[in-house]
Amino acid sequence: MKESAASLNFIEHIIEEDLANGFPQDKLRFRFPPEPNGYLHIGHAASICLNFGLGEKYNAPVNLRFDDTNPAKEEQEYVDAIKKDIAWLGFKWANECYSSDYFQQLYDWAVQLIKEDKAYVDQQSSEEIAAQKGTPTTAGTPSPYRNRPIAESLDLFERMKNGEFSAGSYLLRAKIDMASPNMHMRDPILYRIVNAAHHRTGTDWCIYPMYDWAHGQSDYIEQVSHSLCTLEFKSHRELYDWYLDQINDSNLLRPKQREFARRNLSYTVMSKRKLLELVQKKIVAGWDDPRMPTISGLRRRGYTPESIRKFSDVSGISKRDNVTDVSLLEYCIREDLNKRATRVMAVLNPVKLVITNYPEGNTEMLSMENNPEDPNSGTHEVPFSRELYIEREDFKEDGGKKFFRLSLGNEVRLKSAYIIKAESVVKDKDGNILEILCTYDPESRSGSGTEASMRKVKGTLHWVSIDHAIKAEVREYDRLFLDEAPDSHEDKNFLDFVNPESLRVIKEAYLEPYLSNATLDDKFQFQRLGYFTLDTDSKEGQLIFNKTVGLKDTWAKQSQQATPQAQKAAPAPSNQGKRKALNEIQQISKKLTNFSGDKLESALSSILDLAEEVSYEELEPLFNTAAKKVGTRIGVMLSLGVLLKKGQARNEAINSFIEAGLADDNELLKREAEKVNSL
RNA sequence: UGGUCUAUGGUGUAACUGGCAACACGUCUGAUUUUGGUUCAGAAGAGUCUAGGUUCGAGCCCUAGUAGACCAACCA
Repeated sequence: MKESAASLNFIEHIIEEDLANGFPQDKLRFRFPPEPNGYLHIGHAASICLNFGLGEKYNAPVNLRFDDTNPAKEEQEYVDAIKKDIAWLGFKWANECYSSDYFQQLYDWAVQLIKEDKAYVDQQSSEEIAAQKGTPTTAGTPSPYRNRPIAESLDLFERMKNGEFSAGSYLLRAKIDMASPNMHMRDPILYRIVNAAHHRTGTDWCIYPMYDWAHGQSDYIEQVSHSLCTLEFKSHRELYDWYLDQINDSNLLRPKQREFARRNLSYTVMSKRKLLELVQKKIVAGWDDPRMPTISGLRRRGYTPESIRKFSDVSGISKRDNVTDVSLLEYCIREDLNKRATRVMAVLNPVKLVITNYPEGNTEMLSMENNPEDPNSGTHEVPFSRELYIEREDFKEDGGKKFFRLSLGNEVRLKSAYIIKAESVVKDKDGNILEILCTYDPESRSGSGTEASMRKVKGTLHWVSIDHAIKAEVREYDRLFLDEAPDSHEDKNFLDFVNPESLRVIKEAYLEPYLSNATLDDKFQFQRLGYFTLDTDSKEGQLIFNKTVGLKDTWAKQSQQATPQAQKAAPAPSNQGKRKALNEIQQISKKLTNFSGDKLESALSSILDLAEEVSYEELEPLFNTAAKKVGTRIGVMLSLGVLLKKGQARNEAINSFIEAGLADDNELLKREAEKVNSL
């Protein structure tokens, strides 16, 4: 359900407008039309949520239609995976349809087109046809077979269908306009001969319709009212409409195609071809590798359907190119898992801790809340004893004031257990810490209600009893690519940006015994570490956990900032490299007054660099920049300085521009004007 | 170099038929906290790509630029 106050996206505006113009709401019908040649990914989720969301919003049916017109690439495996993913996301389709269901109807319509002299059989090679097609800037030339007699085309087309010809020898083309500025209108192909078994129709057919011929007609057959697709199909719309014109019965509903931008996610790729390449080159373990942006990968990683729907909802729909920050996706899954994940303890990088005043051989069972966010979630028991593991990072001999964890002489609480104090450490001869010796306060047990148990201490650590711990493998994931948009570089292949450390396997992590009963459906929070879920590779007695996402970690951020190595992101060269220098200077300049420190310095120096490519003639008009546009004036001042240094002579215009700068209230502008004035 | 589309804080989207540029993420403070999580309170951050025009008034309309995307598969 959509919240009523929510603003509408442009597709919803179109539908509202259609409704306002008298389109009956009960005629609204949508469809999601995947090609079964790969797995669904988070980008498809946008389209799925759009179409099925519209269906829910307007109480309209939504078909799942497999666009299966290319037997060479399509497989039943993909059909099954796609259905599973959509169902998992929680959507119900009205009908399960296949373009292949309409092959006979499509064939009949094609025959009709030939009879009306709107289609003809061609018999040239693909090279010849491509050459005749022309280019976007030059018109094409007609095929020599364009005016083949109708009867001949009819005969040939039937023989194509009957399997008399080899693949590639003949095709059926629409007769439209070889000079159209729209390449898709230059006699597009309707049918080609393909000798491959189809996953549903087997070898019944040896001619197969092209996308354009199949898609719009399928929409029409199913009486889809709004056919939504991604932007790259925009230029197909003219052909979509032309085909519909040829067969349209005015008593029936005529579908309309509308296009929206596909959704991209930072630090990953979102094309089936590239995803397939990652699978085939074994860079990932499969389509459902938890690092993949596929629905199945995200599911295996521990994402919930709710989180993905939320992400789609909050990302919106529009017509501009976009790269959505993966942090938005992570926010959505954290928000969901925080409410539902069972809190447990696990130590991934252990160091031994001995409580010297705790009785040897003693074990007590402590109670731990399953989820503090949910009062009805209950508790479970966790064993405590004299020898424990804690995280190595949770101890420092001398932690300093801002270190809230365990250090020598300081107290800290063991979550749901006792308050302990570190007394000494045992090291090997290289200085590595072997064990931490502590004492505990027997009065301080969690929930005991004693005064000692209420004491405030600086930090709380998670832990696990060595004797009772179970071992498991834990897999931690990092982004698959090191670049924000790995496939946006003309000069580099996306594979160049693969992150070599995207998978980190911890062979032996220590978990509280409660986890031995974990199932694939369970969601856990390993306290203070993140959200984890069982991986499908797990076997009896060999648990494997995937880290879905870490907790927000402000401490990690702080300690990273403290270390000077901070590899400050150099201003991304991005895809604006070809922008004219002056234009870029204007872009940077306007933000100047908002910058300070490093950012300001780096902006100023990029302006100086860019100014090397600017001529005086280009720059002079900008002397008239409005007084309030201080940033731009600073940028112009800087550029002027560069020109003067290169020998540009001072003139009236220059002098008055500098004068104005000197007299300005803005410190930075004044300063730069002074510098330039003294050149 | 032809056609089509797009341009709003760092990111993603809003802003109804022209009327104070809003929301979320992210960032930064502070409070609470037996998770450096959550929650709560707050802050910073936008000359709405540029230059003109119409208008009492333009993110929105017009003109001209600029930048980016898409289009020349017997793929979808």
